[in-house]
Amino acid sequence: MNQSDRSARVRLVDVARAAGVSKTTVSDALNGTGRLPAATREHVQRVARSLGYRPNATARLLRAGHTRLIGVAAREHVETPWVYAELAYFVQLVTATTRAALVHGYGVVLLPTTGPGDCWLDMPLDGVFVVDPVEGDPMVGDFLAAGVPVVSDRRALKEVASGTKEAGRWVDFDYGSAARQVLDHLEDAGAERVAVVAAATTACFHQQSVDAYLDWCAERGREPRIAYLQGPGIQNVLDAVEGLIDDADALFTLVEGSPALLLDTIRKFGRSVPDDLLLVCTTEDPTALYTDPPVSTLSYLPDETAQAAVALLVDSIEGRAGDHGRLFSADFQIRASSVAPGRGPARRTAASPLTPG
Amino acid sequence: MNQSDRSARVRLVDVARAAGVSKTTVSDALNGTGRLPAATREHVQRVARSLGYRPNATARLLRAGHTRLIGVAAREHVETPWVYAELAYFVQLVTATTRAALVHGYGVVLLPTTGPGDCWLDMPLDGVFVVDPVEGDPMVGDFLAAGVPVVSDRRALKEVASGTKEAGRWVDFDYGSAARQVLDHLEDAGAERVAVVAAATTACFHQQSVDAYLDWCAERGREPRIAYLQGPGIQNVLDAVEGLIDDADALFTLVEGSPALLLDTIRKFGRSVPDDLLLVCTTEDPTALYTDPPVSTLSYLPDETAQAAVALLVDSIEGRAGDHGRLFSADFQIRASSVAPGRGPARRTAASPLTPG
DNA sequence: TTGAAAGCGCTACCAC
DNA sequence: GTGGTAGCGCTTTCAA
Repeated sequence: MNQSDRSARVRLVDVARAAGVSKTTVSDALNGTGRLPAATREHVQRVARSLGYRPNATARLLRAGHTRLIGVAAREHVETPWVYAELAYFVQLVTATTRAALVHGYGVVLLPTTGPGDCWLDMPLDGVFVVDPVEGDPMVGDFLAAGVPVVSDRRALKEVASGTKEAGRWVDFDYGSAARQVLDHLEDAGAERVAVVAAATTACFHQQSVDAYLDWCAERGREPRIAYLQGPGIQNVLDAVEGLIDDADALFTLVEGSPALLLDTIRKFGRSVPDDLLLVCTTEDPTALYTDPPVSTLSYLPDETAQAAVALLVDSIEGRAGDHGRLFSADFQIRASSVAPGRGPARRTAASPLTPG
Repeated sequence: MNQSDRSARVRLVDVARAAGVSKTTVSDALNGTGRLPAATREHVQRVARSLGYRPNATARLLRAGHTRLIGVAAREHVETPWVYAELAYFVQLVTATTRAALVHGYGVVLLPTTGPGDCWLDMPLDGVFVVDPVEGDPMVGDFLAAGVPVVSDRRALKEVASGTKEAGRWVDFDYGSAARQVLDHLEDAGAERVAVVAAATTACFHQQSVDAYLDWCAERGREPRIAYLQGPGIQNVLDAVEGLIDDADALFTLVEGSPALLLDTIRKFGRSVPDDLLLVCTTEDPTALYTDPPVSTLSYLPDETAQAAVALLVDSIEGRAGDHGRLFSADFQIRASSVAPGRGPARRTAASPLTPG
């Protein structure tokens, strides 16, 4: 009853009939294949156009054996679907993934992070990029078991029973050393009470970063000062900052928040950056460059990551060998917000040690 | 040669053979259709699982005659693909579209805004939502001609030769009156030299907003003060503000920019909001609420728009009659940034006239 | 040069 | 209850 246009839709065979040729000839004429006289080809093309013929995409995909579609899912906040899209990191990652996929001739499907069981398997995907899987994330296993190539992080791949033929490839960061790099920098800049704002999630990034922080504190016999956000949203971030700020001389945020707004808030509490509070934000928000003072940032390179992920995925899909994975180093940009002015330049160079040159 | 896993992939017929039943029985057992004894059903399911069988999504889609996939394209910056994703408006729109689509059982494909000819027609889509089409946008016409249901804005639909059977449905705003509402408010608040920051694009929103501004100025015999951004990026916005600010007592931005950063920049130029410069931003950035002062915003309701668009699209796809379109009113939230403190409350009520209640 | 026919993998109709 | 078989719309091999 519905799908009323089904009958109205002109098919290959309709064109063939109208042009007085066979389906083969139409297909060849339209796809530039076969060896047809130019006259036939043009005639068929004219008829096809006049009928408004459009090949059915699904049918060609079935025939072709692939869909040229890859899925992308950001899993960090599985329980609150899609709020993560408000975070600049994921937005840039998805954006860059789309751009990279296009270059390789693939389209991108936004995967639901929730839904009935393994509904994601119903989508006609050639491969998937699972970003920030949570602990024991079922999505990675589901796709791998279904024989769909996956790119994700190493932990997620390791968790999956390695019996599957396709092991999955990975894109990863050493989150722990990135965090230590920031913490060391803050210590060098004179901070003694570094506070951290983290999210309550089992995504690799947060777990490893927090672990690194706790270890770092333990090594120094310092008491950790950490606030776990219970959900996304600006108010949560500002509240967390408020709770930590009185007893801290440096703030390292693992969650995204507008740098300009963060500075405003800190100012409102009577503190001043960098004079009596150093600030480093994990963020992709480009406004960090333009604030007063400019804010030091730790970036997890969404563009580079996405490009590598897509390249890896496409290799996997198209049966090329290629690398098993790519390990990246986070990009730490030191700006005025984390350099105490009275103390002169920090002992470490301002250039990121992990990304020399 | 590639697609090496093709042969490895277990198909329905493999399961049937292994279970010693027919394809039909397997299909019925796995899909819960038909009337099979529980024993058979379970046996088949067990065999299927042990073989790691996964139905081929493309094949079921071909059979079903639909793909449960809708495309979404944001066309405002066709020439610079995907930079628009950095804008909160599009991000929220795509996010909300994805969420709404999921509710209706559809997945979302991010459409390339560029690429060889009508490459978008190769994707197996049931329908598309074309956001902010540019003037004479080919994408809308392509899809309509191909018989793919489209939701876009009224202008885009009107531009297409109306000979097609499916006319397309629309979601729209009266951009002109929204702009006038803001301008009138600024005038009421005492502004005499309202400057506008716009983008150089032929998207309906910008064209109509700018036209409304020019008309509004002409009616008052005022000289328009307007800056057209030549591209996205923060620096462009800040430069535009710098160019306008000296000769303005109110600023109305049509392009997105971090409210907090905008305030900082204005402060840097020695101006103060709202004391000697009123500010209204067209933005979805929720930080506008938390700045000091909070910034007045004009919102084009991405969530509501997306929900309506998806509902309209799904109606169209599934052959239901439903509405032809939905006209929305922008949401103007007046906050401290556009209320001159010395002059007392503005003459107009602070509640948005367009969204009473 | 052209066309008939065999599928791609699945679901559903309809006999058995 | 179960299983042939037709067919979704296309491409491609192969025979004419």
